[in-house]
Amino acid sequence: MTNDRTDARRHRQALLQAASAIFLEHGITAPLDLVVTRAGVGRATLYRHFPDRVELVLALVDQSLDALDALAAAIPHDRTTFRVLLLHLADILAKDPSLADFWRVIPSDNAQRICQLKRFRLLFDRAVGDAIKGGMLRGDFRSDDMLLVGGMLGAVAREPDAGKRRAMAARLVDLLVSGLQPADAGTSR
Amino acid sequence: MTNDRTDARRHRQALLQAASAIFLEHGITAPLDLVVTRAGVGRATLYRHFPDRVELVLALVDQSLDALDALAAAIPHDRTTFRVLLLHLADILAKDPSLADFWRVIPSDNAQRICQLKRFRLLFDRAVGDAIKGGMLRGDFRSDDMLLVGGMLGAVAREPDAGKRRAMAARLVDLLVSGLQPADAGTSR
DNA sequence: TGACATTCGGACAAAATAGTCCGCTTATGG
DNA sequence: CCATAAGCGGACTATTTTGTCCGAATGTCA
Repeated sequence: MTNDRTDARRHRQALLQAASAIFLEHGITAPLDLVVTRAGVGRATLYRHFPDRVELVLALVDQSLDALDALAAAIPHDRTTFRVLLLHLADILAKDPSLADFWRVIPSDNAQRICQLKRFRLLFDRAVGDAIKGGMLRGDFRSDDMLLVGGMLGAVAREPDAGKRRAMAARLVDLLVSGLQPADAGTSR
Repeated sequence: MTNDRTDARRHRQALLQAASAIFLEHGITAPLDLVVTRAGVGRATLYRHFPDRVELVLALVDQSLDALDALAAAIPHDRTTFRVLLLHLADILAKDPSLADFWRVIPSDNAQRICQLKRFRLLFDRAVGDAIKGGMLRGDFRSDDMLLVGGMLGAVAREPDAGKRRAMAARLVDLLVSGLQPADAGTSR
């Protein structure tokens, strides 16, 4: 009957949030006990919602992808979309490092992992094309590069302080978009 | 007397190399058993050379910094030094991901860690100054940014195949130096 | 070559982590 | 407000990982 009790959903959310914070601090292989403690629930509750670490991480990644999806749907769809998405990707990575490290925990032949990777690429594919056509992105940028860029932006995950992480994310995107070369040798900036 | 047996040194080197490979695949918190097995030595041998994981990682980082130092000393010292160093940093990170992840394992108040961070910044400080003066690097690049850039380049560490990793490293440096903006909006390239 | 110290490596003990079970609690629908 | 079923959490066991010890093996120096 009641297949979806409110407290269950609340606990599930608390676990995801706790996992995010713990993984941020201790890495994605941190003991799940820490997650349980932080979430303030019993051990069995974690294992009931997520049978193992893989499921937990997949759920976290899914959450991040959902956030990106929602954002992509909400913003206007033009040649600047790519940069906005990039900024928010950095932001999401700053909130939850799982997206940057999940490959360490999830077997590469895992069906859901493969699906999520496709989602990620698809999410940026259109924006990349538009940005190139609009002259906002170098023409030799390939779809695969997006994985590299995502990995690079994952570097923000190491900063535990949320505020500083925001600043780092912005700086990273700036360095990445504008490049390391001087402004006067390049475009407006 | 014989404070430095050849086999001891050989085993120490084998352990470092094995640790590098294992950490690359399983992350820097991988079970040390894997390292022992891969190195083909007994468990006690590992613990004799490196009392705990922290010591092992510190040794790996030291090795990487030594490599960078040696390189910086070997190449001519001009305005292009920075880019060359960057390429080799990516290369070194591709060989040994510990440099990018060590902060997860080593307490932030660890004396040697602090020393190594200073070494890293100092290593690039002069090259950064020269590159800016030489017009090869944006003027607002700060010493702190080097840590961000190092973190970004650490993204190459996820690729297990050495050949592909090389290619990734080159691509990353290219994306980073030239930026994501189109070439015709920027400098020569 | 032989004596000696140092290192080696498997076996052992201790701690941490993972995963399961079951009696109790609590939200939900009537 | 009650009956019921789903969810909860702490206790328990199994497995993994860590760290130590000591007899055996081996490199080094005389």
